[in-house]
Amino acid sequence: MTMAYPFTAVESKWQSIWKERRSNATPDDFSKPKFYALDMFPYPSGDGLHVGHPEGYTATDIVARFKKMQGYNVLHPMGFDAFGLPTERYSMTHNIHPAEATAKNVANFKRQLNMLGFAYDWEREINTTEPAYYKWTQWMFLLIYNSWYDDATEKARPIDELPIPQHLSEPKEIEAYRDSQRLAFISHIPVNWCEQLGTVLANEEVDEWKEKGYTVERRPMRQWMLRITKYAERLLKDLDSVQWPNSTKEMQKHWIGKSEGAEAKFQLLGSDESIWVFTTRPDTMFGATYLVIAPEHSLADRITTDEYREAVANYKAQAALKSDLDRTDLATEKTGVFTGGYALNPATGAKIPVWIADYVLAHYGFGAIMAVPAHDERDHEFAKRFGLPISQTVLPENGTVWDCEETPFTDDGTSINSSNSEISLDGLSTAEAKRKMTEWLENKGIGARKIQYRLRDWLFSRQRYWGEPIPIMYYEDGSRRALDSDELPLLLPDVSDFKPAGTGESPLANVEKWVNFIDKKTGRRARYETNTMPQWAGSCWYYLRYCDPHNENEFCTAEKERYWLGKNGVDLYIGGAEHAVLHLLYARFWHKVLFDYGYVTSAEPFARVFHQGLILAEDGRKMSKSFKNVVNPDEVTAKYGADALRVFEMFMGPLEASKPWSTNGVEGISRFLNRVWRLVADEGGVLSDLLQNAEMTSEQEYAAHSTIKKVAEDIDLLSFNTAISAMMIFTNELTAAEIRPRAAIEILVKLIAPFAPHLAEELWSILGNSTSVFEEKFPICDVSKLTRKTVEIVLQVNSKIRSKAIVHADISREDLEKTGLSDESVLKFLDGLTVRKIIVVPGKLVNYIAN
RNA sequence: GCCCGGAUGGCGGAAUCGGCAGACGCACAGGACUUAAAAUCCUGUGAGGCGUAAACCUCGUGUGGGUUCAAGUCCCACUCCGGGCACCA
Repeated sequence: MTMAYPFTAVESKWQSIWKERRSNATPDDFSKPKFYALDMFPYPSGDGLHVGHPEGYTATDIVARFKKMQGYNVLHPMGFDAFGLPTERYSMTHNIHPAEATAKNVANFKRQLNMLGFAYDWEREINTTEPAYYKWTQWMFLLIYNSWYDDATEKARPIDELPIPQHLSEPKEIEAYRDSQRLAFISHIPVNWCEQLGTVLANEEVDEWKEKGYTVERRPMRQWMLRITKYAERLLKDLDSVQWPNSTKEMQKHWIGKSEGAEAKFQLLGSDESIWVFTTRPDTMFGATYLVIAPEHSLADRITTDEYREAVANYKAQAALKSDLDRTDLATEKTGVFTGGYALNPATGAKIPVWIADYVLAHYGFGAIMAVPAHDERDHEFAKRFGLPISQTVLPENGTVWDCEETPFTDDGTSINSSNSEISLDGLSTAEAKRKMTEWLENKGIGARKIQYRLRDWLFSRQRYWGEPIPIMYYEDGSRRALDSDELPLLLPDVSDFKPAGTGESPLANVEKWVNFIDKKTGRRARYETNTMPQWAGSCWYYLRYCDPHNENEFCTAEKERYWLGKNGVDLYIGGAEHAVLHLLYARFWHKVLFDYGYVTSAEPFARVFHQGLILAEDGRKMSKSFKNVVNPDEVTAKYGADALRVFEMFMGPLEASKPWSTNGVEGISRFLNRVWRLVADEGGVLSDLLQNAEMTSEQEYAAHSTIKKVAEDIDLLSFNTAISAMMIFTNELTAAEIRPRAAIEILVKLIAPFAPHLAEELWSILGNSTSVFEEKFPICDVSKLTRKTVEIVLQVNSKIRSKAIVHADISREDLEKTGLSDESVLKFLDGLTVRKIIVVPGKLVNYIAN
């Protein structure tokens, strides 16, 4: 029997050696160039790792080990994002404390991660639920809370530096003004309330929980918000400076949703009130035949005449019952009611009706629009339904007739029917008309150019136990005090019941001993904020904590931050595409606040982001417990070894692609690793006789150095599948050789080390070395070995391949042209034809064009 | 509906700048070794044609057009699949 690679023994052997030697500990050695390779840290669920996890982790591990062999000081840490609903719910059903469940799950995750041989520096492990960690999450919340955004300097500044308007003199007024400017603030807004979960959900979380069968309704509640909208422009602009997947940048851009247009004031008839609208098409104002305001608009009731009061009240009540999802369902027909009120179109001077409809969203712009049914799909649909007038003010550019009664014309064109005694847009292009109309509005003081963003402020509070407490207290008079730094962390109380309070408050509201207390600093009776932070909070800054994980005085010392993050931030950040918008956007926002205060040196946290693709089940469907098609990495590792799992996951296809699992494929990789093993070792793990201190043949040198080039380039590109294929080709070549030169084998072992670290270490040891292969330099390609004396070229007649020839690499153009003319096959196809042209691509082909 | 990807043998995929399509792996078939099997090694493997064979020829990268001496690669139109957004004025 041929000796198979004894992976079980080898893998556990090297894992304990690495641990013993602290091989993966990262020194803060600032003399070396640094490389920061980061994984999106996992949520430690009770299910443990599935085969999707190791995909991204293996990729960063390969890059980290490769960079280390290239002489970089590599930071490659791991931690756990452990606060959140799943654990809290698990705790309730299993009657175990979330901290206990977390500890258990973390231990299992760590076992599995170590089983796979990832070179994590566990001395830097972090866990978002540990007080020593969340102390700084709270600290950052307070930094945000104690800040306002200075539009002049475009950065966050301490709230103490906020200029107070002269007319405010009462301390209470001043405090209220400050509160209105803070980057963390309290708002009473309609939120997504889930009764069964007893908490609000972020808009983006709603679908996830609805899919699981929970119901979610809209309910106005008191919530903490973060003013991320102040950073909209910077979050948009700085996307240009990072190396991220195009789709992710596009998604973030769309999420931020910048629109340029104008705001304009419409005077209400018989009132001194007016309605402001935002429009991206000020050029169509002459075609605005009615206004629509959202049901929640503050003027809704005042506009409404007695005759319509009942209908409006009914409509508003109906709209309030609908969820955001129902309201934004495109399939349903538009609804609305007339208020009885009228406004003046400032362009035409006409009296136009004001309607209420829920297709206008309260939270965007002013919650009101000027409706131009001739040039907007939605307004057209609404106008048709309710018989409102349609007035065309734009013609297609090519002058074709367009029936706006039938179909709205929404493209750019040429303005018509757009003039009054003061202004005429007629004949102007849409771009010119927009500019001129906006100018006119500005001059009349009834409008201005305006940039509007779709991005909304971040709903930051959750009514649950298992999250960071918000470090704010309230006194009996309703006033509030934020904790000082020396009072952090505000610890979660240790309780045994995590059920919601039943009042819409978090379980913390029921913890009498914790929630009510005497404030030591003031001696006053106080009550803590009972909301906790959302799961996103801890992940907003964890990449910073890895740089200085045990610092009790700062979240990260400046010196270490400067070294590890540098000018560009994390060098490589790999994780799932499901975090393309929220996590990456929220983390960027926090980073920018820290940047404004000089706590970090880079404007962006992650220089390069990459998303690994989904690993599907062997049947091509998503892996899911309900399909019973989930592949467990423990089983694969037991059967084929961790190295085989690692290499297979990298060999399956491009890292970013979704691809199905294949058990046969793992076997193939297992065979490949065995072939590599047998190149070096005979039965019993002794050095093979075929391995000798011989010179490499020039063919072997060529193979070795072209493989080095390919593997090194491909690791930088994260094209691991082709790097592995290159190593397979090199392995096959060496297997076929009578004599295997030691130098060639050593190159192969070093090349494969980042991919299959256990195998490489063992082979390196069998080769007679007592040190780790990871202390070796990664092989360097000697390009002189890549030049060949002869090359094979293709001979074509009329662009079809008719023959091939081997020629000297430095052959002259003239001689190349002649080459084919002595080739039998080429002559056969040229027979009876006259050569009109010869195309020569040096080193590649000669093409005879003849007729 | 809009935005972003993608489509290549029986399967996963390769082809980095427009220059030999199908590297590498899987699967399959034949052979060697073996009493036999497993393991391993060797050979073959896009489709079709002609042939005893070697060789040779034709077709072929989702569909239809185009540019070019030359197209998987560039351009135009379309089909299907995946991801995201979705009344954002």
